[in-house]
Amino acid sequence: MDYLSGQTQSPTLDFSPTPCDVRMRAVPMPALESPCLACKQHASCLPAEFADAAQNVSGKVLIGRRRLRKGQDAFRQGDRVEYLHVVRAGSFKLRFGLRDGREHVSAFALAGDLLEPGAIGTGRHVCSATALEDADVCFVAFESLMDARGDSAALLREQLPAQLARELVRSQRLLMLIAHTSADVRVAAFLLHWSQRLAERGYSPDEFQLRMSRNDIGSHLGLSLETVSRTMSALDARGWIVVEKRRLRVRRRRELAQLCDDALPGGDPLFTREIAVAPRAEPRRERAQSLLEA
Amino acid sequence: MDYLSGQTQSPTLDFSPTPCDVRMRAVPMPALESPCLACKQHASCLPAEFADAAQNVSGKVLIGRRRLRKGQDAFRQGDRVEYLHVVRAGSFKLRFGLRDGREHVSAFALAGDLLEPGAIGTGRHVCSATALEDADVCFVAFESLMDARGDSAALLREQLPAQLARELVRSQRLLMLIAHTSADVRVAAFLLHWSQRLAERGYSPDEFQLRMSRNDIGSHLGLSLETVSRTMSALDARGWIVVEKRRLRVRRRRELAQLCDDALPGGDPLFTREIAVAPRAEPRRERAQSLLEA
DNA sequence: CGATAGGTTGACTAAGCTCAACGTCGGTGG
DNA sequence: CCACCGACGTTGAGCTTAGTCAACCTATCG
Repeated sequence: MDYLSGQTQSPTLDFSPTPCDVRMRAVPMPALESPCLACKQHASCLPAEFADAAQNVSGKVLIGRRRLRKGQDAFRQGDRVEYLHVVRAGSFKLRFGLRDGREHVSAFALAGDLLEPGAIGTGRHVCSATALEDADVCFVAFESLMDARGDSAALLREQLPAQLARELVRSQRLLMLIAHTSADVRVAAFLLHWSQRLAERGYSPDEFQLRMSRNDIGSHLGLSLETVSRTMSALDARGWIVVEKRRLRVRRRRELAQLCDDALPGGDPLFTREIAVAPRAEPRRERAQSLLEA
Repeated sequence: MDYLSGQTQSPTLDFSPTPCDVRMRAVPMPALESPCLACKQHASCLPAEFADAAQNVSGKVLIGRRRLRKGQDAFRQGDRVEYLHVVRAGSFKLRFGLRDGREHVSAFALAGDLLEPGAIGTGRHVCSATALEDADVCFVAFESLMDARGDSAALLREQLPAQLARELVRSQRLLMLIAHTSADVRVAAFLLHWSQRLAERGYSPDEFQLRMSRNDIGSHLGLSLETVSRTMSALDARGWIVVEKRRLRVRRRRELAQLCDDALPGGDPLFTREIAVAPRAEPRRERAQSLLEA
């Protein structure tokens, strides 16, 4: 069963005799021998290297795998951080509940992604990781991994901060997007990003399935679900995408990217200022108008 | 000259014979002998430990200090990441330019803060670090620091990711704040956060000076400068704070905190749901209204 | 002492939120 | 098998918040 081959279909997983209990607590499987090496995702899986490293050094690294049905949580907000979770197949949303009952979706995760990298520093999970479809997740006991000594420990020393830093930059970008752009830019950027991430995993970037609800997208982007829906409809009406419920087709990648362009950080501020005044086709306002009224 | 003693006054720094050139490039001073140990900030300075560690192990660690006048940059967006910068005195804004000429302020930094922790993974600085007042910054050559071996290298291995992870969580919080709350909550949260950070550094949490412009605050919070101004005026009219230009007095901390309460992540989602329906005094709408029309 | 940057306030506008109605799909139970 | 239900998505109407534009004031700095 190859999780990379299918286009936008959910992989058919076997759920019958799973080695995890009903309450979905993360119970480590005892002593799989280098399961990461056998994993189809191995090449693209970031923390596989961690696992390898740890495995090579000490036999005590606890590693395991779990299958989750749509809607189940890999871990919950408030849980102790005991494992490093990696998505093997399927997709997740990372969400945390607000005091007033609403929830905020802080990220979406695909195969190969580390679930909540920020949890590494904190003692407890800030987010819950909820499967958006039937999914498969690997986990490595965190403590045992960090205790690993020797040559391969260098991987930990260098890969982990790098991963965190990358996540941090990603987070800053999203923040900027939400703080400084209008709904259409946010949605377009989100779709392009999702498309790109699918492409990186061998799926078609131009035709795919959104695994999350409009509500999830809205929460992620700081928009109401209605606005997400409307904006997508508007992009559809423009002919830039085709939306049919959660099925999505990208028709005008160039135009979508152009729409997001202003929201990207420029290079040297001075240089930015130069190109900002010169060859810009039309101010943002105009573009938004034409989008919503075409 | 003690940078911690003065209340809200800018520390009087001597700029006459500074060992950094006019273009403000980060030129390392040669071989100060453990300057971090002599630093008044040492106890509260996070990366001082890094420096110590590195210093103890290899004499080749390049470390230095620079003084910056208000408006000058410790580094610029696009610069190669060569040094780890730490604020010794004064304050900074971290900003990056957008392609359309606007700028986004991603963070503010105070004494003891690491400037742009996210830069550690990336080869180049994503932000410029601009002094909001005359300031003093320490820097350590990054490469030489990472090459340090031995016992104290453990500090690097553990402190750095922890710092990054903390920053990541902070960033997520801010994102949530911006995505899900109204202008008054954002401003109140910002003021409380600023106040708290000053308190941590020994300043009064109830009376202080904002070092950044309304524009900076707005950019940081995803608001226009006018909205920031108006919101502050409204809080003032309510008697919760006293604003006079950049001078600020906190009068009703409790009420301010209450205003932000809903925006905080709850504990267990289930528990959250329970308290959400019961003892909540008034829905958000009401509160916002009363704030703006009192 | 004028120039300039920053702050406040007002009037108007518009982007996006809320409320509501309606349609579709998929699951579940009679 | 069909009817019902709940979750999700779409679309419309009206309203609210915050953005825009503008005038004015003050402090600061050459």
